[in-house]
Amino acid sequence: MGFGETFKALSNPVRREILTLLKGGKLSAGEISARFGLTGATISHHLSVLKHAELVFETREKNYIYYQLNTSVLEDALCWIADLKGGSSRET
Amino acid sequence: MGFGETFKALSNPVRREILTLLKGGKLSAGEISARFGLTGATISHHLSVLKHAELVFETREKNYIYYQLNTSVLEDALCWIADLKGGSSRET
DNA sequence: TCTGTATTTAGATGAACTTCTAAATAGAAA
DNA sequence: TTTCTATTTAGAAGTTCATCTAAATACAGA
Repeated sequence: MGFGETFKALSNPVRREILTLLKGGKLSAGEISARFGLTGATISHHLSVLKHAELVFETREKNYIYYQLNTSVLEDALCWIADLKGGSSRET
Repeated sequence: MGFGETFKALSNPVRREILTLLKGGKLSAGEISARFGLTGATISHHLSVLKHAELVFETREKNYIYYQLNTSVLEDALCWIADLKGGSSRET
């Protein structure tokens, strides 16, 4: 919660790529790991940052944990940026 | 240039507040510093991060340096988030 | 229950970030 | 030119970050 956490989460290229992957639907931690040249522990860390920022949420099925996009926080970030942009002094 | 730089710049609360201040129009480095309980050197550093990320640009007048919002990079960030949000699998 | 697979947690390391003080630079004004 | 003001640069200290290896946990299946 908070824009700091949102933008910090989005500032990392691995995390942005994870989110982009999740556009196509939910994926397990293992399926996500398989797409990167990084250890499972590292991906788990990134997923935890994204989860903390509420940019993704998880659902458990069998012994897999599936992750999916949470768009509501994206909406908030969108509004913050739009407000900053829209309200800029006086454009010609 | 690059979303990493944009979001990293936006992840810091001081920098977000600087940008919000600049919504009201251009301000000199000194005027910006005066609004924070931080040294001029620290604000100068944050302005340099914002400038590098192309979120602000400067214009020099007399011996002042004025900063103002650069909305084009905000537009890019907006599109990236909107795309992530909009394209999310199949909503009902 | 035992074994195997999926994922996270713990702890370490090196890099990057935020802030400070002190010094340097640039330009205005006298 | 000398001095003053505005701002940046340099360097240091403490914090947070990204990544790894190794160990722990959770649960499924035999």
